Amino acid sequence: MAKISPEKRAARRAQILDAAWKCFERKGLHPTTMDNIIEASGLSAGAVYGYFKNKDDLIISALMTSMTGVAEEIGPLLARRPPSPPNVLLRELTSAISSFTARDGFDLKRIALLGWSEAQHNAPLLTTMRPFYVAFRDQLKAVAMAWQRDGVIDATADPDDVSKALLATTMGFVAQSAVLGDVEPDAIGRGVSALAKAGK
Amino acid sequence: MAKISPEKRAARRAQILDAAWKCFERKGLHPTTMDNIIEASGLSAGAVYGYFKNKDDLIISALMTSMTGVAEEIGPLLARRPPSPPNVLLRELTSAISSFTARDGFDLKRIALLGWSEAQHNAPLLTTMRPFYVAFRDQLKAVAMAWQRDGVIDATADPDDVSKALLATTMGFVAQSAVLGDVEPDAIGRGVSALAKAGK
Amino acid sequence: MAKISPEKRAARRAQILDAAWKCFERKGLHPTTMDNIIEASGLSAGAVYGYFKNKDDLIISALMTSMTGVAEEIGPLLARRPPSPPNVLLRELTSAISSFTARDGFDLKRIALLGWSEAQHNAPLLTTMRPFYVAFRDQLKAVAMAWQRDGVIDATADPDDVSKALLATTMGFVAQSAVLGDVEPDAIGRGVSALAKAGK
Amino acid sequence: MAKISPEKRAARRAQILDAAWKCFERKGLHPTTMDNIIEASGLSAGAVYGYFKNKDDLIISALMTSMTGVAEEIGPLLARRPPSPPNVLLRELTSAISSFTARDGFDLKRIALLGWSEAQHNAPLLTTMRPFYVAFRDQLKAVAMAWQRDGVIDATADPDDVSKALLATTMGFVAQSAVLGDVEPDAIGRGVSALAKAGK
DNA sequence: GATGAATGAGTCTTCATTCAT
DNA sequence: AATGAATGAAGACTCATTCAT
Repeated sequence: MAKISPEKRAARRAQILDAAWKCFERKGLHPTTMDNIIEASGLSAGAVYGYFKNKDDLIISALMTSMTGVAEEIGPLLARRPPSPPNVLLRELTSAISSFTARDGFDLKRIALLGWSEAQHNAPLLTTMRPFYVAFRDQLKAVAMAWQRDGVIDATADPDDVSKALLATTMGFVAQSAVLGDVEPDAIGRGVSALAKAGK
Repeated sequence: MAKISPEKRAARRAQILDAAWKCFERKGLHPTTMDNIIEASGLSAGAVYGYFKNKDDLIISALMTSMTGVAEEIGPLLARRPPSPPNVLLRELTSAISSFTARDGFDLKRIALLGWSEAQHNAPLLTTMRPFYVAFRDQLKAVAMAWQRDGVIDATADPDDVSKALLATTMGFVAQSAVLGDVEPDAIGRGVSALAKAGK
Repeated sequence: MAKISPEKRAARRAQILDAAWKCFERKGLHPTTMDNIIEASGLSAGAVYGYFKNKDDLIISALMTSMTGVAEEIGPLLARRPPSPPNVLLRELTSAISSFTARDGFDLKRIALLGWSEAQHNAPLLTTMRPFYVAFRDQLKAVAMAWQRDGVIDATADPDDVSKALLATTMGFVAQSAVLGDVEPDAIGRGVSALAKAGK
Repeated sequence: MAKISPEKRAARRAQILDAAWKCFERKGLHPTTMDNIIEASGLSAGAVYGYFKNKDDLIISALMTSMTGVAEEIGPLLARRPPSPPNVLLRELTSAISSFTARDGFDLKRIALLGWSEAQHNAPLLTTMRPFYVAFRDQLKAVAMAWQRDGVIDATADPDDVSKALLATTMGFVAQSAVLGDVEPDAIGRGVSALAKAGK
């Protein structure tokens, strides 16, 4: 019955993705049923399957959408030159992640954990997800090199190591918040700061 | 078959838990079926259900067993006084986690991710898991205070913040390794070290 | 398959109920498996569960359907005024029950026993079933009062007692037939008649 | 390990039967599991199976034991000569059934219903149960003939019909009590009495 | 004789996906 | 394009019964 406009189609897709996200956050990836999503989306089963090949497609799409969202939030922070000093940058990153969460009523930190976990056994997801984190780490590496140029951190260190440490701290903030739920973004910055004054 | 000795009973339990662990690591928590575990354990369905009330019990038990394992590995490192300096301690922690993994043929890091993710929607698991991480962080806090006493780190900082930063870095090492798979334990220590020289 | 008309839906429900009834009558309530019913209905498992929440729902529905059937058969007999005299009414009631049975190829008497038995341990069923028998007895009481008005039976008796005796005889006809299988409806009426001439 | 004395053996059997009875009354025949009975009996699985071939054997034995119990209670009432008049006998019978119930803490009426229902699909049980009811009815027939000899009831009636009516009323008392739970034994006698004055 | 751990076929139920309308 | 009823292959779990100790 007639073609649908591309805008309408995109809107429908977003609507379904939104429903999926809500369900996943509430119940987890596998415990969520297609029916849960179908009902939450307000569409019919057939309609949902018209926009997504299958549940796995929906999982990957939902996860990647949220990752793209954070990436957009975080990108500018990492692109700034000169970059904020380490403890400030860390605070900015963790704050951005936290606020992204709050804004849409989803807890991105929980979603992220679902994604990491799922990727362990879902090859297509891992393949899609990896470049995102690689890019994130590459940007952190560029920041590290900028810091070294500016004399902010040890110029003899391997910037790869620095990027790994920073990524670890950021991902760990997410994980720790999700599991313990009491980690204010600032605490991480301050803690690293304290460590940074070591030996003085 | 008459009464079984407590040792035999414990051995059987371990045998099932081992099978479950293997399956979970390979396929994930929910995609693993009870039949998978039953077959892997070499026992019958009834036997497995004689040792574990249901799948959820098995999930929680398997997860907690592995957590207890790491806790035993990590405890001594955190108890040492004076504690190793930050970058060394971080290297020791990440190395311990990595070697624990290698030793038993399971990848603890992947298991940990499954656990964190599952805990988001499994209240009993979260309840059981939390104290473990709280205790871990408490030990890190004690270490931070020892460092402050010894003048190793900024004495004016809040040791809570330091413990959160350290836990984040450690958990993040696990997550990053599981997702990107190329993080040598030493890199984290070195990276933090580089940061630590900031502002000198 | 698009929306189904209410009539079609009702027909499907009846089709399943019919299959269930057949199975229950043949094998009993609990020994009948959902698979038995599913196969007998000619539908798929999912379809059956689309019409009935679970086995218990099916049991209660099947039982109540058959009770409603008898109630419709019996109602007019009890509503007639003046009512047939006791022995005639008893014959009419037992005959109606027997013929209802024969007509549809189910033995209602056996089904009734299954229901009474099940209701002993199935609270929802008992709750649903009771009003039916209460109504039946209330109608019998009204009949008793009509008899008393007409001088057909002892005007000083408690019509409640009469209704209980009549219900007992009717239910007992069902039970005795099911267990011994040789009770013609007329026998009960004649037997009560003989008793009624007592002391003459 | 040594033989057990016949008394002890009989005691054990009774102990198991008692446990089974308790379970059956509480949960129904099929919903009761062997484990329920095993636990209630305080013995081991193996022990129970040493006394009863299987669950069906246990069901039949438990049911027959209770029937034998009522038969002993009721026998003398039916053997008395001259027999009590109809309404009195009915009151005696229903009272005996009710008191038997109360005495042992089991509700015989519910148990009876379970038995009748089960017999519909359990041939061995039906075979065992039938003679009991046939004997009961035969005794009622003898009573009817005594009444006829004594001029208590219509001498031209078929005593078979009378016995069927009496058995129906008695069985119906049991069924009605179990389903509606508010039938005092006396009510039945009084109700039949009222009917008996019809046409005078 | 007694024990109770183990067996494994069988039960109820769910749910991703399809396709006739 | 959209609908939602139907499918049917799993999945988790139970339970009557056995038999090694």
